[in-house]
Amino acid sequence: MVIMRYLVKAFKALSDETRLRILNLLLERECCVCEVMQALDISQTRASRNLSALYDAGFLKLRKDGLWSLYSIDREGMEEYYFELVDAVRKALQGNKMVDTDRERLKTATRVGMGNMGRARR
Amino acid sequence: MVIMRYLVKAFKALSDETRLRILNLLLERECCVCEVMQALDISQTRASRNLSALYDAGFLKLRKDGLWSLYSIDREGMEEYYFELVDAVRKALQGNKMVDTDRERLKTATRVGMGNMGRARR
DNA sequence: ATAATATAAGCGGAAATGCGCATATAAGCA
DNA sequence: TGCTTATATGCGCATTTCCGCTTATATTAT
Repeated sequence: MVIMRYLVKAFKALSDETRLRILNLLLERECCVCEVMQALDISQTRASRNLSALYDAGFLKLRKDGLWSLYSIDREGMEEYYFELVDAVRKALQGNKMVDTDRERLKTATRVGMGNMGRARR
Repeated sequence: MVIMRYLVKAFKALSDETRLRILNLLLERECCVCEVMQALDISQTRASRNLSALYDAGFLKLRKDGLWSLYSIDREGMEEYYFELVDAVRKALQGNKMVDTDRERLKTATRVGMGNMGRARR
């Protein structure tokens, strides 16, 4: 049995194209924020925020490694019914053009940053 | 394979407490709008709008009978992965206090209207 | 120490959502 | 015909969501 609030939160987390694309990437493997931004070709803010949203909803786990935040699907910690949702997403999106492109770009993504955004003050 | 837009729309439809409660009712049986408003104790506008949203997203079918609009889960017409989503909702919510109450109130709901809202002009 | 880098978070604005109020529409009944 | 009832919808407003811009934080290297 699940608190209604959490169920709604889970669906809200999945009701966004960016986050579904991110979930698709993480079905492939663990990713850091900068890999996600490269693979989806989106801004750092957008990648970080949407990863956080999936994390807050309980889909992801986070592992820190030096400067990197490594996100992955929290297969152990997830509620049981989350599996079914993630699996429904996986099935629904397989063969989808956009997410295939995302996976392709993930292969060539690097862990070194993209240069000069978020530059320090002073 | 599913168009991303439709998948997002499906999740958006499920990311609302009212609509999850409605879906739970319809897992029990076909309902008209006035039964939904009685069972959930919500306004006519709210019941109608949220039923429409679930219908637009492809979860429900609609049958007209006289004055009544009878909504039910479109088990035949639904995309395959919709089943998994609906079933995940069913499993997640079983035992939930609120939706049990909704089902109880549905038993005593009547098809005659609630009186005097939506009164005609003049 | 300073500098560079990866990520997170505050702020603000544009867009989307949820819903009440009123009204429109449509079906059945007197 | 007009009246009642069940449902749908236009409008407006409050709230939420999304995201870019900027800045803060944390870690590593020099």
